[in-house]
Amino acid sequence: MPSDTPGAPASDHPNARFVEAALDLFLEHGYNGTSLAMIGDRLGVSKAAVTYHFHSKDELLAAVVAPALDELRSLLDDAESIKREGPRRKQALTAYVDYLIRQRRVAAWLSRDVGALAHSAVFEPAGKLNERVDALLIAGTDPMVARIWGAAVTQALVGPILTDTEAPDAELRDQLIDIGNLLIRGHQSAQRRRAS
Amino acid sequence: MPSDTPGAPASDHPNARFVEAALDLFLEHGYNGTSLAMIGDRLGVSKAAVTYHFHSKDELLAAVVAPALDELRSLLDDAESIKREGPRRKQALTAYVDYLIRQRRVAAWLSRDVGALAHSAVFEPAGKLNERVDALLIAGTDPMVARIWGAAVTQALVGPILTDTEAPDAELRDQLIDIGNLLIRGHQSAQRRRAS
DNA sequence: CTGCAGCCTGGCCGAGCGGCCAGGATCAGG
DNA sequence: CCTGATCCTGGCCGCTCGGCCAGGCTGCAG
Repeated sequence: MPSDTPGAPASDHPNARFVEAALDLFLEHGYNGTSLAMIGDRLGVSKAAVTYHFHSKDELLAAVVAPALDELRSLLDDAESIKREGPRRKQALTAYVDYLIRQRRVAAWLSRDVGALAHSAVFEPAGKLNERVDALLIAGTDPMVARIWGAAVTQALVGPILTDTEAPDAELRDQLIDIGNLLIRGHQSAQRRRAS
Repeated sequence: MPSDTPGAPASDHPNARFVEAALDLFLEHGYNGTSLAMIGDRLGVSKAAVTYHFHSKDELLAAVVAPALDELRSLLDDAESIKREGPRRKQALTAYVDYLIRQRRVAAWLSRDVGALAHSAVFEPAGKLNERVDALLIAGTDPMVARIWGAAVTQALVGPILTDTEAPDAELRDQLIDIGNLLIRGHQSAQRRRAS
């Protein structure tokens, strides 16, 4: 029997190479387009070696996703504990951008693979977390307008992190925070415009 | 033998229901996560009925995508023929937003299904077209910054069209044009800030 | 040396896939 | 009535998939 209870979310060290290889392939071919054999091939091992460390493909999916979701969750917990709206939003934006950059590949993949999102109960939490991000960044009275701008800001932040893999983190961070602030302020004035 | 040369891109009328059903399922499960049998089931016909109208799954994919790509292409041709930069960008934005709303489901699906994009040569054109959109909306001297803002604006426009299916088209259109203009102006000032 | 985990292999299974085919049902035109 | 075109069915094929198993190899503990 394996050592580190391979049913668990697979924290980090032992199976990291499998998680890494899987993420590479998920990014390129999508979850449904990636077979366990492909993952094994990339590491020079057999398909069975993959199912040894992760009892099922769903479990591997969870292991790839879990660290990023955990990080996002704690980030949101922190930000939501701030009482005043201004600082809370500011903190949420910078922390979210930092999170996106640190978890670049996972975040970019999750936002572009319908197949993965439809597949497993692992991704209900992802939906909940996205709603919390929206609520922190886009506070509005008109729910429809808020939803539109919420989707716009989250997508605008996620979009660039994949296309420009060679962009240095610091530069990307500055631009993303600019973009986020711009859209947040834009939503506020759109709302004001609508109220009148 | 079928009537309308089912190898062709399948313009509109005859096989529209297949294309429609396929798009529904692609949106929900992704291209790789959708089988021909699922498409047939949704229409109450057999899997073989699908392969009768479209010789292969790739061909069905092309039929789903072709109308949207054609429309985008002609839209871009029109916009690119405008000489002065200001009106050209303005025209490109409004036409692109109108296109996104008219082709809501296809556009939203294409931007979220890596599996489909990786699958076929049909999607090389999609990449080219996206570059042309970027070039029209985001003209910049610094290529890296331009790429970041280009990805941001296209994703920001595509993002909301799926999440809010019940939002009335006119309202959505106004908000998206706001968002687009905001990001275009934002990129210009970011560029100015950087040049100094 | 022996025993025993840990890691991995090759091979097998049932299921589902895309694709193909022969043939049945329906209908319009001669 | 016959014929050909159109649309569709049930069934088959070869393949790949995720998952499982028995067993082999390595290295460490007794």
